[in-house]
Amino acid sequence: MPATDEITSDSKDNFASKVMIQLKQDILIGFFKPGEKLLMSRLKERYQVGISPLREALSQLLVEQLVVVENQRGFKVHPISLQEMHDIYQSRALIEQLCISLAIERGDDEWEAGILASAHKMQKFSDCIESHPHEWEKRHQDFHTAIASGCQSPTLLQVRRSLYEKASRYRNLWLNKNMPDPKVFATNQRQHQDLITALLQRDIPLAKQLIAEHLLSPSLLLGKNDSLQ
Amino acid sequence: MPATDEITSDSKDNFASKVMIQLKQDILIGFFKPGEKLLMSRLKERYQVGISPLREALSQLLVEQLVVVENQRGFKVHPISLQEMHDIYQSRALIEQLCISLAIERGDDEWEAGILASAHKMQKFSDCIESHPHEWEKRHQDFHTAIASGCQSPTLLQVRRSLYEKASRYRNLWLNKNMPDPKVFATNQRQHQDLITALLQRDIPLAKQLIAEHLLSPSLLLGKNDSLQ
DNA sequence: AAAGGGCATAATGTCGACATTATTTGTTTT
DNA sequence: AAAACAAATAATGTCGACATTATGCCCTTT
Repeated sequence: MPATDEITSDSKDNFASKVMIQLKQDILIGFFKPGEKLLMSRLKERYQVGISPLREALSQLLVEQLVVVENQRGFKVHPISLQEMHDIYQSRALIEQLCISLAIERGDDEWEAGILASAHKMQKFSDCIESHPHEWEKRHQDFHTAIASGCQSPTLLQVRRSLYEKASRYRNLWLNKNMPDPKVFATNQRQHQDLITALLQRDIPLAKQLIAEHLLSPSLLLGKNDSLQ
Repeated sequence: MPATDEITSDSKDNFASKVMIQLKQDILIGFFKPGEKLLMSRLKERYQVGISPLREALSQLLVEQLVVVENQRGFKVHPISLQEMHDIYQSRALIEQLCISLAIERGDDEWEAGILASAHKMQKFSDCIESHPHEWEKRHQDFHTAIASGCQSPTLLQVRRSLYEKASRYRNLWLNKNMPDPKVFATNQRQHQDLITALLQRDIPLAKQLIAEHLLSPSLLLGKNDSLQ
């Protein structure tokens, strides 16, 4: 019975799966720029695999709308637009409101405990944001995932994950210069604390309002926030 | 300048795209049963293509969770379960409520006109349900899509489409014997009319209640409908 | 000199073949 | 006779190569 390597859990998967994860990351962090043509020769060299796994990985990212395909002209990185960013952020806020509402209705003691545990791990890491931004990003994500997971709906959680990934692309490309700002960081910490309070009090309207403000604040570079009760 | 074949619009796409559509249909209608192993040799023979386009198509359906892949053991049709059916139907109802709420807030005259037009085309086809069930299904779908499209959110509409497809699988597999029932059909027609009235009156709470009842009625074979305000 | 057409280059899309891995069948041993 | 091991069969995953199609360059023509 093999004991180790349960962390990565992909040492036995096929090439397409591994390449898909790497390629997705490269697109999300902006190594491949929006609209950029994805040459097969370049991808082959970068990921050290043949054409077949590459095309399978690209086919998967096609469904996730991270790449686009033109008739007989190969693959390109999905272009970005202010319009799409607003739509994604708005939709993400609505889905997150949905998950949180359901979580408040369905969440049990374990759900509450998970929120407090992940919040603690996030807050203990507050001082290391600038030194390890990637790890802090993970703990922040884990905190919000702990909240949303209380909805107990795999379908909604998968939609939520997909929207998170697309939004993170815009965050990395356009608005990742506001994280080291201590002003907005203090605001974020306060938002987290208020959210936890609202959750434990099972105050659905307040929690919905708080999560919407929290998620949409980075995208308020340009206005246009309407209709989220 | 080529004039024709804009109807299918896929006569020039690559094989993987065409095979994906056909294979998706075959899974949704139940030609390939849930959990069934998808032999490459059989797929090659059925769709008359090589392995490469097949694997690309399967990779796409993997993301849409219509097939699953086991380590080095090939592809299988995604299994079904009562639990997943409830989750999909519940999530679909919530997403549809979201789209309709936004549509009522954002919809203009053209939105209203589109609803009435598609409703008319659906009702004129009421007598032909048993003779052309497929065409009636399309008009029914067009009617609801006309309503939801008023939300003007490509992201939400895509989520909605994905959930519709998954739900249609369960409808085809488990509960497609209640359509010719005249009793439930009359109820459906009444539900449509009430929904249109609520939409034109911009009554969001009523519209949300009506659409939830309409979408969840087929899945009420077993209870468990909670929390849709 | 600019525009259009034709040729050369390059990239994509697809297939067949090979190596690896799982499954089944048959044999042997207890 | 049942279980376990081994060989044979079959299916998957990957790569290289070929045909098709797009792109860029150069030459010709007005």
